[in-house]
Amino acid sequence: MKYSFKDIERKWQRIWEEKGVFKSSPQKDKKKYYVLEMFPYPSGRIHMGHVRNYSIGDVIARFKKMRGYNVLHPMGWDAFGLPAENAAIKSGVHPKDWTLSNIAYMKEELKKLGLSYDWDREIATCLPEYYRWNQWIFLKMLEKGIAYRSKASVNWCPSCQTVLANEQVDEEGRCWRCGTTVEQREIDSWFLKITDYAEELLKDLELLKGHWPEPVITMQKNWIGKSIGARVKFEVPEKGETIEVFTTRPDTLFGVTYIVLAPEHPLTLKLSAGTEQEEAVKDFVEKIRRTEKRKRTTGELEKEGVFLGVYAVHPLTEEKIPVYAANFVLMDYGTGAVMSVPAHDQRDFEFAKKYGLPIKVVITPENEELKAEELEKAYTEPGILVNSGKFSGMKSEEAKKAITEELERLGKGKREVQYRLRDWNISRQRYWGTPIPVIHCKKCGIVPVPERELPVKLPENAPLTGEGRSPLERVPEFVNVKCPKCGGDAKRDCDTMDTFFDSSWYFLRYCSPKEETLPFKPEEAEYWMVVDQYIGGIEHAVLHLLYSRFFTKVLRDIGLFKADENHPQKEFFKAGEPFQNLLTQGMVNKRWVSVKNLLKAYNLSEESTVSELVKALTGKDTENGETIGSLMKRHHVTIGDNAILLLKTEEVGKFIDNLEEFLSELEKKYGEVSKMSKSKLNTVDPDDMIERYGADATRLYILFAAPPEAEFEWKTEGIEGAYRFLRKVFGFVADKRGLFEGSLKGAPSKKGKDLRRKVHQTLKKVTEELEERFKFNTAIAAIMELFNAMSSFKPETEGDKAVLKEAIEKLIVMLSPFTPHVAEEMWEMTGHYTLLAKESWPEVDESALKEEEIELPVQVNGKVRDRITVPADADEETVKEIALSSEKVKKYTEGKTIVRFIYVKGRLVNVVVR
RNA sequence: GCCCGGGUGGCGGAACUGGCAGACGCACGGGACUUAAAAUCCCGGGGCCGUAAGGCCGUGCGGGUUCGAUUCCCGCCCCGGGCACCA
Repeated sequence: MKYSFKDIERKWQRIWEEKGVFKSSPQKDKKKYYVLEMFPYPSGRIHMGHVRNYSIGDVIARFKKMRGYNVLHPMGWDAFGLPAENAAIKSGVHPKDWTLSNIAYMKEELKKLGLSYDWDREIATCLPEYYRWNQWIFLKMLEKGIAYRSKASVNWCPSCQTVLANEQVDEEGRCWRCGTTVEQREIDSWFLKITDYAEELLKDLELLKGHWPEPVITMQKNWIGKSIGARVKFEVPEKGETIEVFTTRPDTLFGVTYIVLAPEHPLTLKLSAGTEQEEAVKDFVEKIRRTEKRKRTTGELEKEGVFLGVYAVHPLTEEKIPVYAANFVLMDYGTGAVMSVPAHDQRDFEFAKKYGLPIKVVITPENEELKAEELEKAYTEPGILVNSGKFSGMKSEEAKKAITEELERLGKGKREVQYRLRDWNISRQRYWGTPIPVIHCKKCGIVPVPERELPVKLPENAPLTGEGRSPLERVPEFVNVKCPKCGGDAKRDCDTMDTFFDSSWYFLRYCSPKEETLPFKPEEAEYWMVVDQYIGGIEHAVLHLLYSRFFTKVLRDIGLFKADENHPQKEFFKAGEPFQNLLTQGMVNKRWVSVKNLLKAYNLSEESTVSELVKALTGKDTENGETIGSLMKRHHVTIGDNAILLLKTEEVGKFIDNLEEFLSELEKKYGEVSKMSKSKLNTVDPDDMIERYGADATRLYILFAAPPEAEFEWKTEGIEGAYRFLRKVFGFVADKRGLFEGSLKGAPSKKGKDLRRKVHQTLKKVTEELEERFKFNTAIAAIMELFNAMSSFKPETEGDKAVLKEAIEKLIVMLSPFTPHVAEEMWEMTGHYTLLAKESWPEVDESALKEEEIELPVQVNGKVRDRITVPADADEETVKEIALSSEKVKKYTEGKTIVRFIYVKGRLVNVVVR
């Protein structure tokens, strides 16, 4: 019988849909299970990362359903965002049309994968039915003081007169559209006070331990970055100003030899005004302003600073200390100013060496003396204080406290806790996002849009040109409104929200997607939440997951839901934690070659000619004097793009005979492995795979290739194996259909018993893998192993046939979460009238697992020398007797003394001789 | 520079708590079937030495702990990802 996957897959997708198998509703008497995969951005087509993510989720959802849970498994669209707007700028299509047609297309693709979603709960964040609740939540936050207005620094293109996202700024810090060097600019923005929740977000990570991957917890912890230290005041008497610094090492206070301010610090220009350094400082600040943020913060830039021409006074010694400004001090961390202790901080040390500033040792290791002039690097360990007045002789830890107390007593400082975490800027100068529901009135200031007027709808006719501050500003009927308070002329806020806002609570909306009076129905959220299993890419380890945790806590505090004392996830509920368990799936990578690497490999540059390139690649002669750089420019190829783009151009491609083969050779030689992404053109289209091998085989392969959390490199050959396996199983089951016709009686033979043991061992393993470890690759391997045993099994008795029949039945059930369509088909083929998707997962028969005899390796001094067969329940004495009587073992023990005999029950034997 | 991962056959990976290294699959080689090819089925396989039995070596490199180390400890090398120089 032929494995016609197309017919099979279409058939069962239709039946599941017709029978509403995956519809969900709260059932108070049933245990619930909420499994959720991160919703996709509707970029146009699904990619392998999606297939992997959603296959993992589907296996879990189907398995839990078979385990008797009331499963919620929804899907939707993270539908606002920059690409829609970019598409509009490039080709004039409206973001709404672009997005909605992408959604329609991708939904079909997802359906073809046979995923068990309850599509009745589908949401799209770009629809007013959804985003009105963003606005509603924003207004609540405004009321509670969580949303506030402040200045933010943004990438500004002076030529397009527009704000750029980080990804719209290229590696050299230039605008993606016009190539102008990007500047930093301060604009008014809306912020959310996530820092108010810093302590709670940090503390509740404890609750997530054991449920979330450890690296994610670590990353969030580092991101929040709590540190305890002191705020210290340094006065600048000649200017009548005070510089406040934050330090984690108050114990090194006596070693301060200079102070450094961030260039943006308000005192930087103020202090230098009127000194001989005034001009130099102005130039420096201007230069930094023109430097891209990313460069400044990833250590790519050399440490650079300028003297401000003034001195501060040390709070305890009253020494005069020079004040500098430098590029490595950030305005938005701490106070924007640092006290520098070059002897005990490596960065300060380097800066002091560069600018010839004094170095003063104030901490020494025990029993050792450090000399400033001999130091080659900073001594950053704790130690004993020296040269520190009355604090000399104290240990670092003790001194931190004592010095802080002294400062407090003198009114020159105080103990302080700082977080690295900064408030969340949600204003975006974009069109395709949620309008921020406030009105700016000259008389009344900032006035919230009244709740009954929500949603503030996006106007459809905003001009999208990529220029100008915000597209909404150019729609007069949107901008000009009457102030809700005084009725006078006023203007709407023309920014839209960061799309992370949309995705920070969508999992709550799924609980009651059609609710019209609130973001969600409290009683439904109280039934379905907390998400039992969340699955998504590791790249969201910090931002999305942290913001969602923050939102759930805020919504709890607003009173939108409360914990039921009987809820099984009560603890998580009370803490306002949205996701109990998290699985971070690894990326799907593929090998590719960048233009940069290609040119390097052939010793060419952008100035080389096209004929030189062709010559290098193929040995053929042509006459084309155009430079590679100019060719690239004409074809919109950049140095970081995939070399395919360059090789496929008409000027080059026609000289390469077998382009496909040529490219794969090139990848082998010069390729690098990285995440599949559109910009690198190293993608494999899931549609092609489904078309050629079917959804079942595609799912099976992607789950089999590697454990879910590991990255893996996509190899197209691998899927053939998965396809072959399914075809074999299908053929085998079709062949053995007869077994299901009558009843079979009698006892199985020894071989029959062995097979039955294998069946239940496999069932046990697969159940455990699906229940706890999520190691789908080994679960699938175990199923394949079982199938290998089944296909070589020759029944000798009727009892044996009964065993084989049971084996087939269990095999089909075990396959069903992974390859649901072919499993349903085989289930039907073997005479079942139920839907497998609604069947229960079978129980392991423990009695079938018992083995009478086991094989043990026998080691002599740790090396395997023989294998022995012993009764499964044999005690150590019996095992020892059998082991030592083995001829092969004797060979190695003869004439030697047995000093130790180790028997690890059921595992191995080790004889130690001397 | 800092943080987080990772390094096991030709390849993807397995080995769960310190206990048989290489399960399962891919690719490959040999054979069967076929006029032939494809498909399918059977067999083989870490390296070195050996006709074989068997022996030695082997989980990035160098040490250590242990009866026993892919797993634990110390030092180093390489690859991938992230980053906000965090005072």
